[in-house]
Amino acid sequence: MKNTIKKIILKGAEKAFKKGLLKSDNFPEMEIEEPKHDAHGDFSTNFAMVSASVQKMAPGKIAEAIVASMDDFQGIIDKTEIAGPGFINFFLTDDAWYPVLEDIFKKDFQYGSSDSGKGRKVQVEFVSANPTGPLHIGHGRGAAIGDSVGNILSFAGYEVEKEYYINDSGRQIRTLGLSVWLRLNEITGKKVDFPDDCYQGDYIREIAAELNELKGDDPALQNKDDGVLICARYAADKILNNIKQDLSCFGVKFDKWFSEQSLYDSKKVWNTIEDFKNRDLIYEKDGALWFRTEKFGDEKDRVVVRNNGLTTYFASDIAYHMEKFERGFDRVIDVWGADHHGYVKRINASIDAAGGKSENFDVILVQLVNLLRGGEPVAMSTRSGQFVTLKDIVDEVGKDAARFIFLSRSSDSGLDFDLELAKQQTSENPVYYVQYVHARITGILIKADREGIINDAALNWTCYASKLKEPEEIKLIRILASFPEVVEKSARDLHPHIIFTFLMNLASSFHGYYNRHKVITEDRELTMARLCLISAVKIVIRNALCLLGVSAPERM
RNA sequence: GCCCCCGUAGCUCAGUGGAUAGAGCAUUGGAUUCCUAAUCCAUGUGCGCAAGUUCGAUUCUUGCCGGGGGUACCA
Repeated sequence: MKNTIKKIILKGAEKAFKKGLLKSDNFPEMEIEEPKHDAHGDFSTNFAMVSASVQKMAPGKIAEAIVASMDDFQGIIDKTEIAGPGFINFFLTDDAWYPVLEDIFKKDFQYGSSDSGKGRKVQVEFVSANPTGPLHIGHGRGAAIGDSVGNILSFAGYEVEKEYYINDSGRQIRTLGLSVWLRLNEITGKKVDFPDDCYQGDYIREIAAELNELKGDDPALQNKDDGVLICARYAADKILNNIKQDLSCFGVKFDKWFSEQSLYDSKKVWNTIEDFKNRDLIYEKDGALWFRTEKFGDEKDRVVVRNNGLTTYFASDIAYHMEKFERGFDRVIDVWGADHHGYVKRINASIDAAGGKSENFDVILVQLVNLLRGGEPVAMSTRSGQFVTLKDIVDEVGKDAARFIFLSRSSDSGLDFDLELAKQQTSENPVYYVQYVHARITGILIKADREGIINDAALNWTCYASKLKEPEEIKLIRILASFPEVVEKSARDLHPHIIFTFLMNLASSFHGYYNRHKVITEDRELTMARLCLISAVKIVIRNALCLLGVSAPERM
């Protein structure tokens, strides 16, 4: 709709120029916006204001010239007004809106999608938690955001791959092995001194007990070096499987699980280091190898190989991000906790150093989640192993409520997650508010079907659309019409919460309409028209919820 | 010290280079013989402070104040 308005304005401007009403045919980029107030029409443009300097005319005069030259070639404009400092306001006829419904039915599951991504390949990497313990609430937010951003980009015409990077190499895995091995020794009656920097959680004991059952008599376990290795491999596998399962219960499915260790096995890490050394991007100082990230905009150079010969996490990260682009992705998106923000510059640096373009790399930094119960903070400590896991949360409040709350706010903002509130089946809980729309509509459609109102004519619903005259009905169609633009904006900004806001707005308008007007009435044609309208609402609610990974129930 | 995020209604948060800044919750009062009341309707003196850019700033820039997070040869 916006594009149509834009075309009308531009054609009007060209015509005005030819007629000599405008001095220039240089037309700057304009905004078409939906004014906040109905009195300002369905759409308005700032074209006259942004053109003032090139036309060297007062905005009001420009607006007059354009309005006088505009052709409403599709017959959708009821009237136009020039207002305020030079806005041109467009008031559309009701007829302009009805075709939206037909469009929705025609596209159905595809309504709202676009090809603006032009099939470009984009990878979204998220969660990527170390397999050293269960996922917690912060991972949940990252998972919901990453998954949803992937869905939205895919809907916006990108070819999306969702990936989980498994940190299955390095010190933390060894620490995991040591933790399990020590607990194992505890079980077999040995006296052990359990260090503070080992993983404290009960799940370590459980894994140790399992391992004891399975191969407690394996002599290799007696030897510390071999034992830790065996424990590490067993525990990491076990924990990773649990993570996979928890994510699956959370409705998150990855296309690829990428192993950090594989970057070492394939020599990718060392080859990259060698290559960078040859190009003087890596140098030696104090017995360590340093990457010249400062040359690429970082505050200081960073160590990739420590003086003890061990690589840092950053070393494999360089190789990993090179690998991503080598796999043919046009665009790479990482979802990180905001506490890792300091890493952005050095990854950008490594991508540029490797000959890539960091402008094709985006990081979504997700702020922290405060877990509350009834308004009171829930005490959590990873160190002591006392924390609420993602699984606990999904078990308690359900996948839909959890995801919807995670996606309710901008990732730039901290998020309060109240377990009691998320569980409540009341209006305080936004997920039910939106899902209820879908269930309500389904209920009406079932009733209409039972009463024989919907029959063969169903295919021709839209032919009664012009019966929709109530302001609430036009408003609903306007909201439905904006969905494709909402998806585009959400995809462009990588902001899934825009979909959330859209859903709340649509749900609110629907509930208001429902309470004011009966869908099934004595007037058969009006009934058909309204069934048509609510069916369209149902499609859009379902499509939008789907982008967030939240189900659209038929009944509640 | 430096870096990132935030500061909008009593609370939790949306939003925007433009014309009268919104929603939910909370408060108070109302609505159901009728398609699900998990709903609706009514009820509001708010953009942290200051300067700058602009025809126009809550939005962009800078400084300050306040809150959170980061700032390792950890991940």
